[in-house]
Amino acid sequence: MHTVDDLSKVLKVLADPTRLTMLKQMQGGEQCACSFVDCFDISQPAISRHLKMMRQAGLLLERRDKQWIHYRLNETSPFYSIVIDLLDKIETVEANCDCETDCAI
Amino acid sequence: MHTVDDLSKVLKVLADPTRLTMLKQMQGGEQCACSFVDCFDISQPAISRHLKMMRQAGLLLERRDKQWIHYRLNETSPFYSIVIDLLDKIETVEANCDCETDCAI
DNA sequence: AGGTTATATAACGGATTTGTTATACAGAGA
DNA sequence: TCTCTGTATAACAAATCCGTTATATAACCT
Repeated sequence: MHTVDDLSKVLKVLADPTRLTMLKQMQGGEQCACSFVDCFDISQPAISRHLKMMRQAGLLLERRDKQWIHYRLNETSPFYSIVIDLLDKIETVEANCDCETDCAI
Repeated sequence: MHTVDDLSKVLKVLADPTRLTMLKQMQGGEQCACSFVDCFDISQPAISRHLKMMRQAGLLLERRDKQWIHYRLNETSPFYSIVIDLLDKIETVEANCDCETDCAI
């Protein structure tokens, strides 16, 4: 159970095609930030800010490995089930974006 | 199943506390536009535009009765179940907003 | 017809969003 | 230490959002 204000804030975070796609990819498992940079036709700082927004909303957790940062869905977020329900309604997007770095996936 | 773009457009419509509250009230049944005007602390034109946005997204249907227009959730929208699922996650908001007109509810 | 009420549209302003480029910071490795 | 790579932040611009006030439209009623 959530308040209208809390829910609308989370929906604002979800209401963007780039972020939704990132989340959908993370549903398949942890993703290196660099793979998003390869994947989307926007700048690295833009990617970074999308990730920050989702992190600040509590939707993501991060794990640092050397210089790479891996992001994954935060299963303990009070909104986790909402996120999953929405992602499950999205057609699978074939990711034509292989990470071109040594981040070891 | 929806595309990322379609879903993000609908989420953008849902990602507003005023609109979410309106939808929650309509979940309890048809609502006269005038009741929203009574209910919220924003101007009548602002209400009208929120309703238009939801109507254009296909989330609402309207019924004219004399000079009053009654809005209800569009159960045939491809996003109806998504809307309901989200509304069900919202704490009930006690509406301190009785319609002060003769719209006969 | 003229007035009243309900709703919609137009025009505008301030805040927010989302991208950009430039720059800073952090870790790896020669 | 110096350089390279990956990521974050700052500063800015264009577009969008969401409110306002003023005005138009539609239906009702005398």
